[in-house]
Amino acid sequence: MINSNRFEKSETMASAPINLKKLSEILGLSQTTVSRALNGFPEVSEKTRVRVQQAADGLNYRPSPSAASLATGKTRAIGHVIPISEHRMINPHFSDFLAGASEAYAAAGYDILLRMAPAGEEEDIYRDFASRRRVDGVVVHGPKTVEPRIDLLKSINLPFVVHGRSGSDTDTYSWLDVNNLNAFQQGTQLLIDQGHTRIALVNGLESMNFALRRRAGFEAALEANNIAADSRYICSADMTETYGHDATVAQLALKNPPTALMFASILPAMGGVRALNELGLRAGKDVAIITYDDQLSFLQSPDGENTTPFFTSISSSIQAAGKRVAEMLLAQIDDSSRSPLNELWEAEIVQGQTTKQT
Amino acid sequence: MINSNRFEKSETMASAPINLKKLSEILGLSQTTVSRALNGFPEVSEKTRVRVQQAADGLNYRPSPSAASLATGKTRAIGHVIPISEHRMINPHFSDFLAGASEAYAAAGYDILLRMAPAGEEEDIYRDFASRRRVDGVVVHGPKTVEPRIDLLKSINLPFVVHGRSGSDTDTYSWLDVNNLNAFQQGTQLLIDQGHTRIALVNGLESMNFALRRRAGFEAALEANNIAADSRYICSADMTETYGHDATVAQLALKNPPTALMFASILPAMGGVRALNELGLRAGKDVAIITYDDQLSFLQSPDGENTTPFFTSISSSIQAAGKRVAEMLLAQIDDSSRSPLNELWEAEIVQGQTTKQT
DNA sequence: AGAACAATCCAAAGCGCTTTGGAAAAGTGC
DNA sequence: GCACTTTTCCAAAGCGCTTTGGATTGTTCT
Repeated sequence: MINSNRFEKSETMASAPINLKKLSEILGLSQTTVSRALNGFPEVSEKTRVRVQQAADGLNYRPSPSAASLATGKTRAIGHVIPISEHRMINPHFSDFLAGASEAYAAAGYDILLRMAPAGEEEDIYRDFASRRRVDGVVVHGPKTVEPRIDLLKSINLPFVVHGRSGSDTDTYSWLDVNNLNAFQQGTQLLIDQGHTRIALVNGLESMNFALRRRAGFEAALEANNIAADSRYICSADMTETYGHDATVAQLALKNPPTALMFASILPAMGGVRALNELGLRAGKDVAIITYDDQLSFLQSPDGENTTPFFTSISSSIQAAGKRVAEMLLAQIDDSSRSPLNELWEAEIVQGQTTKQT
Repeated sequence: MINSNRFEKSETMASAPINLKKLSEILGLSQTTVSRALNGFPEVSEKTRVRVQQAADGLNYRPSPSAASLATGKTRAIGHVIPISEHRMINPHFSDFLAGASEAYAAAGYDILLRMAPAGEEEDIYRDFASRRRVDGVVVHGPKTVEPRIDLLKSINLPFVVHGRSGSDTDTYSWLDVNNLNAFQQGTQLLIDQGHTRIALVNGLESMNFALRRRAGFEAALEANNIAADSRYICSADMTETYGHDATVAQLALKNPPTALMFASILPAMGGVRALNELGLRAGKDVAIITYDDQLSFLQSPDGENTTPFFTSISSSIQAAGKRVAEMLLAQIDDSSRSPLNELWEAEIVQGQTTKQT
């Protein structure tokens, strides 16, 4: 039978844009039935479902997202708006977060709609997303200590999940956060246990909620050990390598310089090590270092090795967080009546070479 | 008149999803006229154009992208598919590239549609983009030495611009590239001029086109100075910090270790410096270092300072490249008949502290 | 066998925009 | 004042999908 393979994919033929109508005509079925078959509705018999599916595959039929979106009101896209800090700095953590998230999205057939905007312009973008129905939901990055975005999103009824959290009514919306307070308390305690009393905190921007929580953990540990907090030992800024370097130089130039440094991210920590080396000091011997580690992929060992890592760190995978946040958001979009999901992850302390070996 | 401000934006009222039909009824005009007025067509008088625009603004009317897309076939979205390397490594350069690109997109009212995929799966995604008309164009990241994506995109007729280039028929498609060959030739020459003859190249993955060009420039400089190339001095891998560290350790363990190192990216260069410090060597004194620098925002000095930078580098802004690539792509989408655009940017040599001061 | 019911399938009405092919109104020249 | 061009506006037909409200056929029960 000469037509037996007429449905087979043809690489050579410029794939004529086949649509539902044509497909249903070819099959001798109505558009309704074909649509339902393809979307797995129960009111179509298994026999025809298979037949339809095969024809669709063979003819390389791909439903138009615009048309589907117009008909359903769903876009199958998630908005991520990435803040650009004042110094045109774009936080490298996002790429890893997005890599994790995109895994979950891909599995569910969703796309990422990305916008980058100076911090503060995010609200307009959310409004735009909502009123034009451009996305089905958004994830909120880098919540500030006061965070108008959360109330806004609630009021415009756009599903969202916060990476981090902010405000007091944290049970009224979905979020996933690392237990930053606990992480930095434990990290600080570890340094104290090793005999340090003058400990510096090279923190992130303290307009960020996570930075404030880290500082609180840091100070809680000091207080628990009756060490007076000294504000000269605390600094905060965008987490660049250069900042870590300069902060370290400044710290070690103090009269009573700290003997241990805690970094909010591995990038400034690397800058710190560079500064130490310039000063002829060795990390882990002359000065102890602990850093928070988001397990950025481009700073990892290429093969998950046995060698002890360089930095002693408080560690949690930002890729894993991205994946989970995405899953939470999709779940919420699927069932908008579900109650908010909250997850607080504990970071893990990893022994490295920048603190005393135990 | 009590209704004088009935068009004013009302923050409190849950913005009823107003559409073209309602808007035109309110105005007493046809949908045609309103649509044309809003889109700046000439066949509507200035007077009514203004009237329509004001009403639209006041009522906060936002046209539905799905509907517009269905009607026009244009999506006002650009696809970026970011490759994830074998080791789940996601290249941090992309976030800066995208930041630059998003500037151009925002100005033109375009969005970024982001997908992340294991290298090699990109083609399926492009095919999907094309057949479902999900985006109006794509930018091709990280072209390989043999790059099937370019031919594919040509054949499925999806507008694209390559960041980098590949193949021999480079005038048949649009691309923007840095003159990698020239950059590395000059960088190598600078080291040679400073008396180095044993120079190592810590290159990126040589399946990447740019890495091959850099190696060619490196070897050309050696040859021009009658220095025999020594393959032991060349290594290549994903450009992580750890790789730079380990490669440096390995290089300096050779019988005749190199006296100068060239790095393909600032991340491995940082790893290299860390390794030197461990070995008790000082970058710029005991061992010279030159690195290619994409001017990643999170590695820059927070304020464009006067201080001499740490690394001597061959430098070109990847953010600027992102912006320009986006502009080129938009221009091509606007006028699909225009001939391909090619831009070859020269990198700039920046004196830092890791080579002899001149 | 006829009624009652479930299993399949379909025609047609949207979703909210753009755009074609005119029609009505307004301006022009004689 | 009339024919003619130009300006300004409109009705209606899509774009390609989903979904409502039946219609048709096949099964089962009495």
